[in-house]
Amino acid sequence: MTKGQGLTLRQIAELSGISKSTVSRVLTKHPGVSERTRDRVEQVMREHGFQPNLFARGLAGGPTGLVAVIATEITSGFFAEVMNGINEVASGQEGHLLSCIAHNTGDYINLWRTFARKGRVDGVVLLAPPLQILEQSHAENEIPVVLCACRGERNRKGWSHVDTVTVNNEKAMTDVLEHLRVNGARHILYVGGPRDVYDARERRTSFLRVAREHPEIKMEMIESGLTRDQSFEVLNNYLRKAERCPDGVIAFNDSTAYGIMESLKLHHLRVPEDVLVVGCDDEPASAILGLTTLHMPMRELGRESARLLFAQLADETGSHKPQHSLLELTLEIRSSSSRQPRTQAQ
Amino acid sequence: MTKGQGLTLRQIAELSGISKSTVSRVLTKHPGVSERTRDRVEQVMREHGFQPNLFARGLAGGPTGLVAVIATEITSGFFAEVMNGINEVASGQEGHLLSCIAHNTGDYINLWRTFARKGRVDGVVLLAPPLQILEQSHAENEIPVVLCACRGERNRKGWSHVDTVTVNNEKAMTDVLEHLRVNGARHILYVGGPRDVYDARERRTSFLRVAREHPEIKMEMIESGLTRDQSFEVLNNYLRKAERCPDGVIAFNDSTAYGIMESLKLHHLRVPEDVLVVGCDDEPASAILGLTTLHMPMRELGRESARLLFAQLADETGSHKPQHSLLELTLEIRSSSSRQPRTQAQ
DNA sequence: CTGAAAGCGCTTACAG
DNA sequence: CTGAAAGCGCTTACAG
Repeated sequence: MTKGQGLTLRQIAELSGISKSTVSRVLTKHPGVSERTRDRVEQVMREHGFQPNLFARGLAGGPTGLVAVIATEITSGFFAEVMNGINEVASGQEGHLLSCIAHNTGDYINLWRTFARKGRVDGVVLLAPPLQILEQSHAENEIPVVLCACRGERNRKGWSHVDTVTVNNEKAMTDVLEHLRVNGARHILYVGGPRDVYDARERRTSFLRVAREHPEIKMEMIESGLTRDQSFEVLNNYLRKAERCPDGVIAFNDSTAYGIMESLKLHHLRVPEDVLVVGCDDEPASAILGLTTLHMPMRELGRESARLLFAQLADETGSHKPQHSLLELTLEIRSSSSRQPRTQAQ
Repeated sequence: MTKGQGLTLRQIAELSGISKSTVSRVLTKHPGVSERTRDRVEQVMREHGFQPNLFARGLAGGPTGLVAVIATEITSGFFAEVMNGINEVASGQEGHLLSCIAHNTGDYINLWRTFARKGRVDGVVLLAPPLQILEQSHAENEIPVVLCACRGERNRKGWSHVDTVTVNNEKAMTDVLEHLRVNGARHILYVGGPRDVYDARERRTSFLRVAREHPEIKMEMIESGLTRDQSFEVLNNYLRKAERCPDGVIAFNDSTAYGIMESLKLHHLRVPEDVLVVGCDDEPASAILGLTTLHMPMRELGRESARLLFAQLADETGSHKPQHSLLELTLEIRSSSSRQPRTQAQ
């Protein structure tokens, strides 16, 4: 049996009586190798379970199959699902994820800088990066990148040239408001997310636009952090001071919707009788809780990001035209927003 | 400005008028370097934001800071939180996670074999591996490993020598049963998890042991998959055939508890009036749903695994004595298991 | 305390 | 189609 490291390409070469160069060629699926040679070498590799050394390969300039995913840990459900999606397509390409979880914005940017250079990973997906990254760093073109759940519009620091996968916040917000309006809401409160989050900024803009189109509805907006506790606090504050309660509340995500529902309960406001509530993400708990929400295609965000990344990797020409995938959010209507009279007292 | 790759150790050497060897020594924090030299080199490195090439370092035999985490994607909440925990301590050591998500048991074992060899990563944590791994592969000692949420008792194929981080299933199951007993349950059904999951096997054993100690209580056990849908089906089947309904149900995890609650509802059984329900994991949704459950210290499982791993890495002596950390599950009592009369009709 | 040299295991022009 | 050689950027004995 082999001791330690497992065998090397050199040993495979000796075993099959062929040069290292040629073995390397079959390994990298280089076309110019005779079928006989290829078969023999592959046979030997299989027999011995040869696995090329990742580091040697990376150092020599070959692909390593390593994809860095840089994330913030704010919403672990989102994070995990997107990772699963990326992994799904990466593992089909013999790739592995190098996951980096940033603890804050500065950290995020450092991680990006670390991996932005060649010779570290094959490519990187920036998962819901803080918007500051678009201002404070360049989209150095050394390595394939895709922005997931974020997009830089203006051509600033090269970011407009990178592939993006985003979600149609505009349409989503329009759908939600229409749904609430149809269900009788005339005073809608939007509890938005932090300003440095792309989706939050987009939805904020959409909300304001729709508000202008519907002067008959009172539209208000406040801001909250991303967690249940934060939205609970924010809404408590709001309700304490509010003269009139809203009859519809839109949360930035499901977690904050839960906090909002708690706060409403505390203030003796019933959902949906007094207030309609809508969240976003469609976390597993939401179906159980009957929360109307926008279904976020997390896994597909991951898959699509990986697809775009591998497309860049496969593109020999180097003439990369930026791709922008836009995925839809679909409204899942449940009991928290439907005013139909209940059949049982429950 | 530097083009492309960023600068190399060689350039740092030239810039500071010192040999590559010495620069490498300050990089690896080798003790035998004069303070003057060290300061100068560090200064230059900082000025230029030097980042050593991971691949070169790995190839040359130095540490890369890469920790492979091999997981199954069964429960993404668990997965994500443990990863966060591992990352927390790894990032403190300038480490990064290489996350591998296995799609099935064979896949899991392959991934393990891939990373078990030196020259790939500094260490690996096997996150809740299928038990088959203990039978079907060796704990090749080439590289530091820790088993998280799994443990091999008997000295089989070297697995009993590896560090483990597990949870006290024995005590947890005892606590739960005692809680149910005190609250009046006299017919308890345990809906256990799959046999190839370590925690499931442990809890099964504990349940059977406690059952023997309490002949006055009827104890039954059935098996289910890990998801809400699966437990829903399994319980529906059970209830369809059952002569008498249990007055207490223990689920393997919270997801399956949700499925169980749905099934009970379908059969017009009220929780907690007719049936007490207890889950395990304490997922975020459970607090909202009022599900009594065992709090699983996911993040701490990750942290502790990483701690043990880095302790092995730091251990120069090579005389590794296996460490076994046992974390406690704590019972969070909520409305799904308390028979106190409700104050309001709600 | 410091430097010159060998080597880690690959890939990739460059010749044949 | 195949091989000999150089080189990727580090680390680590081995001398001084």
